[in-house]
Amino acid sequence: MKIQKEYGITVKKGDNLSEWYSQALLKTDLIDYGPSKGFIVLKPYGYSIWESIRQVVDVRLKESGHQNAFLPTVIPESLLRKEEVHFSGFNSEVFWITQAGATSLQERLALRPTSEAIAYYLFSNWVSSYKDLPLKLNFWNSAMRAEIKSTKPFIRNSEFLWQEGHTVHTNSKEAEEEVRFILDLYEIILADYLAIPVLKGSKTRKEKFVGAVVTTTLEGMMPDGKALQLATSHNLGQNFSVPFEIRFLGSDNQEHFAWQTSWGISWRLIGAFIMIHGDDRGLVLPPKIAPIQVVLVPIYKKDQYDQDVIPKSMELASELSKAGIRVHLDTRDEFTAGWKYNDWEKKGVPLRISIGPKEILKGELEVVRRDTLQKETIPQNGLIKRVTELLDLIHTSLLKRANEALQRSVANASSFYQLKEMIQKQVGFVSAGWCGNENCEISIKEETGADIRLIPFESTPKWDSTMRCVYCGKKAEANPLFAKAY
RNA sequence: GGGGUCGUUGUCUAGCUUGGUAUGAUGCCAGCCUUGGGCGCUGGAGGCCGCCGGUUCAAAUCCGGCCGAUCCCA
Repeated sequence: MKIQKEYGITVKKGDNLSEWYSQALLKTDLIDYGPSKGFIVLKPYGYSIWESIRQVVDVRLKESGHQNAFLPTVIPESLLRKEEVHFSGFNSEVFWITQAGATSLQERLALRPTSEAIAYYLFSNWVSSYKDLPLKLNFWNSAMRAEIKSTKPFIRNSEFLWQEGHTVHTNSKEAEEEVRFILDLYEIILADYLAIPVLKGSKTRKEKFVGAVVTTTLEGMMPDGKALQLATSHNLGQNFSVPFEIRFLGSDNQEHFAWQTSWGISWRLIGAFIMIHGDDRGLVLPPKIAPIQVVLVPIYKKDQYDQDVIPKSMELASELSKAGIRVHLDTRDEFTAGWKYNDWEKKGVPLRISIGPKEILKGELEVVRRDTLQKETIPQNGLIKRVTELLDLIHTSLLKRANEALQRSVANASSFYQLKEMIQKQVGFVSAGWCGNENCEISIKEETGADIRLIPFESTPKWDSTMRCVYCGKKAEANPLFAKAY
């Protein structure tokens, strides 16, 4: 047996997370780099993961009354500038089209950094009566924000796939409810399908989406102690409906400006669960979104090839498939069974089943869990039952372990010195009092590298009137979580 | 925003200090062999040494710029 080092991942996840992450993406055929800085290519295996996530989110959004539509990729400059505060937030990251062939354009066109401007320009035409509302649309598309300095696949790219939801309501309360409904929905999907636990809260004025009244967020924690924003849901109030003139005639026969929300999740989620669940051997995919949930590896001698193993494997594969399990039978003849074990482990397939002459004789199967690498022998007639159980078990234990890590990553600081030390030690989130003054927030960021990731909806310890700002010592107005972030 | 490292065949890599057209592995192709934890054997194809320019009789090697990847710091 010869170990081909370069074929597998050559660093331990705990030794060098960044290098491990790059290799985990490239060596498993998830992605490739594009020819331009900051742009990546999703290969079929990577894309099918995105398709799984999209499917799950799509169903839930439709169930809750949202409809899909599609908007142009380019936005005229004048439209993008219509809400100046919003525009200023993206200005430095916008790609501009200035020419069509050899002809200069009269007006520059932006490649959408997000669709608020173009969507709300259209909404102003579509909405005229309270009977047109609520308008609840969702867009599956890509957004472009130039990343000049540093990029990381799925985490920070010049182009990313996402969904952006945009809703219009007759009143503030309904918009507020939508914002919270979506954030809760994201939280449930992250836990139930990706096994990613998160902390939930709102952004500070400095960190919120420019143009939003309130930005709510789901924040995850990566194994290196850096936080990652995984979902946002914004209450836009009337900040856009006024400049874009989204008005409706109410049942009171008066004209009103509408109330709006916008929200999104991106392929960043893929990067998150790869970092959270992966191990030294490679990816560990959450069973519910794994493109292949069970891989069947047949083992045979040449003379038994046609007679026993392959037909039986095909029979089992079809049995699994009929039960709704995504199964792949690896019949590649050029690789040995051992090679295939390593290959599928690297690619993160949750369950592997070996079937050879031995199993056929005894009516058994060897099943191996990807997350724990535990082997067990099961009877062939109990296949579906046990596979279903194991897939559930894997999900539950991935979520449990990730949740324990998240809980461990939250610490309390009662002084600035303590806060700084904890951030240096890469503990993760540090909970501390804050006076609400942006200057303190900026100073803390400058001196520690950490910013306020969120003001949790449910904080521990609970905010109380005796709390002091960890920086200036004045009365604390909130009890936020500080962390370094991606 | 500031600093550093790297780029050689599909992939990984030797060569670079001290200039003379490139090493090995893997993968690929053909054939044989067969598979229980990265099988073995024989033969073959595969290279704008990231790009552009400079120095030189001569550049993968030295110098500059650019492109791309990546890390650290704010």
